[in-house]
Amino acid sequence: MAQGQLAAVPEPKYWHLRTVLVRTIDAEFSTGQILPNERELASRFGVARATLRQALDQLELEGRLVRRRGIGTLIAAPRVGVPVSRREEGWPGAARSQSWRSVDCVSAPASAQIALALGIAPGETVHTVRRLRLVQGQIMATESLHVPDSVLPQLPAVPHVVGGDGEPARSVLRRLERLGIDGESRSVELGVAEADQAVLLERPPGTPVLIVTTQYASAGRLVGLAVSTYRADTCKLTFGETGLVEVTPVEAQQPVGAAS
Amino acid sequence: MAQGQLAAVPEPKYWHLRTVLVRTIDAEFSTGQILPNERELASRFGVARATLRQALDQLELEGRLVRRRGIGTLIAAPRVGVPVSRREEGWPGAARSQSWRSVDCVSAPASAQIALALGIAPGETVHTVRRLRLVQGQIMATESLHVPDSVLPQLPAVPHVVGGDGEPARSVLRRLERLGIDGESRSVELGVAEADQAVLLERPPGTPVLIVTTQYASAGRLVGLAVSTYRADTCKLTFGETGLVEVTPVEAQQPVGAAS
DNA sequence: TAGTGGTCTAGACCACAAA
DNA sequence: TTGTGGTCTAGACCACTAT
Repeated sequence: MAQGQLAAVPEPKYWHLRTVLVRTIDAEFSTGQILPNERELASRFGVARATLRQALDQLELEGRLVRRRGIGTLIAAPRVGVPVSRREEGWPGAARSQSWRSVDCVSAPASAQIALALGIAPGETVHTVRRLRLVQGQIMATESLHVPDSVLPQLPAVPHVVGGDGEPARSVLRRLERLGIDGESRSVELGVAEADQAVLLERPPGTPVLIVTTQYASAGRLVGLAVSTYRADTCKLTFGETGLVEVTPVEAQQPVGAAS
Repeated sequence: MAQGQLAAVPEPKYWHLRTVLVRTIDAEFSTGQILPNERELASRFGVARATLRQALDQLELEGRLVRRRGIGTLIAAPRVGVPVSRREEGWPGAARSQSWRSVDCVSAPASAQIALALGIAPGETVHTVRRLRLVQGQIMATESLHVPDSVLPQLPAVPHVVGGDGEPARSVLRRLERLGIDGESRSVELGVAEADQAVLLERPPGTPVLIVTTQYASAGRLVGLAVSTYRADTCKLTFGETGLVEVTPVEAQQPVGAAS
């Protein structure tokens, strides 16, 4: 690993540093390897530690690095492609949904925002199922599924436990599925994990996440709202609308750059 | 705007600061308003400017703030919902594609990555159309569409100008459309704008973007690869698979939080 | 105990926009 | 010219992990 001399360019040092590091990483490091520590790197490039960290921050945001306190800075594995679609991921009642882990299930009056997004009156009872999505054994996302009580007419008196083992949650999911979902509308945006999500994701607060908001419809009316937060560092959301040619082992480094 | 006393909590100062600022912003500020300057805010909260900036960084990543050098820090407008789907956005030949602006169109040997993703041999000629996506007059995304030469058999000798006025680009798009696209496969991930994209987006390098990679298929084979980078600060990508109930004027603040 | 990344400080200077 | 955010520094201390 060479030591750069950081040319006197008009671009910020940290950005130039990032570029140098990208090249170095691609050329001399591979997944799982540990970079020299920050103080070492900083002195090697002749910059303050804070400046070096600014460059590392960028690379971490891009999912190229993982930093572990007490350990070091490692080269991250390529992002995992996570299918986002009711069919592919084995939603509610589906069989292979072993990649979901129920967290809890509560019934409460809808908050203003939830009510708005569900098209119901604020304060109306809403059942909320929280669960985690696992991919390759790793926690990749949290999800809160909100279903108005009015949609599940005869929800049996299932104990709406907090921290339950998942049985009540599955009950809600199963009933929702039975309605026959015939429409989904999604949105994806960038966000940061608040305290709740951060704990579930086992990440520090402020971790960047991809927020996926899904509206489920049945017979032309909204029956559910799911808000999922995916770890932005390790996830690549995939929306396979059709069984398309699978030629994409592009697990190289860059997400297939711009025009060459 | 109150001045916080920053309780001695076990959480980082900058994170607590962020929380305080979120509350303050929601309560006392509205879109377009300017926050007190950083030095002022820092002293008001009794922290170093760097710490305050760390909190502002978070809020900017969330799309709640916009910082303009020489001006100040403003409350950002709610994110714009941007439909991502061939039909809805009026792709290639469509009429209402006035929201696209051609940048240039070049033909060159495919890079290794592009070739891989397109399932062709590296070095094979690929036509690349670059264009910008405008929403409400604002540049929201850049797109590079790569089409193998072998897919467009008799591409007339259109001048593949760099910085052209868009005519050659439209030609490629039209021909591609004529093939009959019958499949799309997408992925979304977080990235940062490199130099090229940054210039086109009129943003500084390192700007967070949502990278949308789309594979287009026709008659079972890949005919195109589009790599779009959307401004993560101002965009909310929407994937409306069906004409679903449009009840979402949830342009409040939070992207519809977790369980209440 | 030693080594790592995470947080925080106080200050300096620069680039940019407006008056 | 003034005020703003953007960059950079040198140093301190903390929290965590391994040994």
